[in-house]
Amino acid sequence: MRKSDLPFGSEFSPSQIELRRVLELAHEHGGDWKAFEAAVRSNYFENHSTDDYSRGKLANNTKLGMIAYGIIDRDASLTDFGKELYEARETEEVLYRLLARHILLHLHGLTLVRCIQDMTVAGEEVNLTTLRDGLAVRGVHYPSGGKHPSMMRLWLAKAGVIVGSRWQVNEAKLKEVLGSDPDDYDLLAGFTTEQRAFLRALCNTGTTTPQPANELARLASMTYGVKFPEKSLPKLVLHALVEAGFIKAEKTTEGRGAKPFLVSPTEKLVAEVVEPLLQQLANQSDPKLLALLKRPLSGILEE
DNA sequence: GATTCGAGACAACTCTTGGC
DNA sequence: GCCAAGAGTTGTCTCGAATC
Repeated sequence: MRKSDLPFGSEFSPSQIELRRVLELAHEHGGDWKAFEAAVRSNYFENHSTDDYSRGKLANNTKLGMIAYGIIDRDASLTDFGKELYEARETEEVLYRLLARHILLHLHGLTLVRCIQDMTVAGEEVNLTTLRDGLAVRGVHYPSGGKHPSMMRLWLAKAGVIVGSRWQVNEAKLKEVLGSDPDDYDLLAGFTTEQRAFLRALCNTGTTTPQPANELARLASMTYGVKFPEKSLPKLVLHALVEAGFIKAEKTTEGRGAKPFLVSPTEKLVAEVVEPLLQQLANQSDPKLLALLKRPLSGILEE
């Protein structure tokens, strides 16, 4: 079963818990997840008209939601981001803005917002069912029947990014929360999965000298599981990236030639994609994958 | 006022992992 | 291999807003 790309948020919604309070509980019980769960249960679920197991499960789900949102670790200790939230807990406006920004930049929130806007412009109905398809097209998966976007929506609404009781985006608030124009972060959104994976692989090599396009495609396949066309890499991947100004692609033969293009990153790619990308990878990727990505290209290819 | 439908809340299930 | 606990997903019920 494919894991959800959106964070699990059951029992971690502003209508069920108070962010400030759970931050304080994590601060108090960090390192002892059982004590943290017990405290959450005591604060929010002890009087629920259900059995003992379910009360514990609800508290457990709150903890899982906070882990999924990057606020606490497995042992309920506040993460660096959680500590940042904790420090801001006295001012609700700042607290919710920080969380919204985190959701947008690190938890596919911006993809969700863009999806909502695109569907709205296209005159499509926006609900959990249609969103699931819309996000799937953008490479973001969540399970059928899942309420993951709803929980995100509730938190984004707290920061004013989503307004009203439905799926309506406040563009001005979105820019305010991000601190700049969201299009700056949306640079990769217009590319195909293959093009994005190719760019990421190029960024991950950490070198600016020209590299064979076929080897980069191979690296991208290994790290992101994307399949590239064997005979039309330039046409389907490279040309669009060259046109966007993100890469330089040099033909290595005269005429039709059979040798791969040599590809190097442009300054635009380094400035506008590499840094935000590395920031996202640092927050999202499996440590093993990060370790792999940090290794030299040659070493990975040799395996 | 009745009905419908979507979202949220709650509960339970399956799968994975680790200890013995 | 078995069992328990943890992690994550899925199913169902309730509530409220929208519509007729």
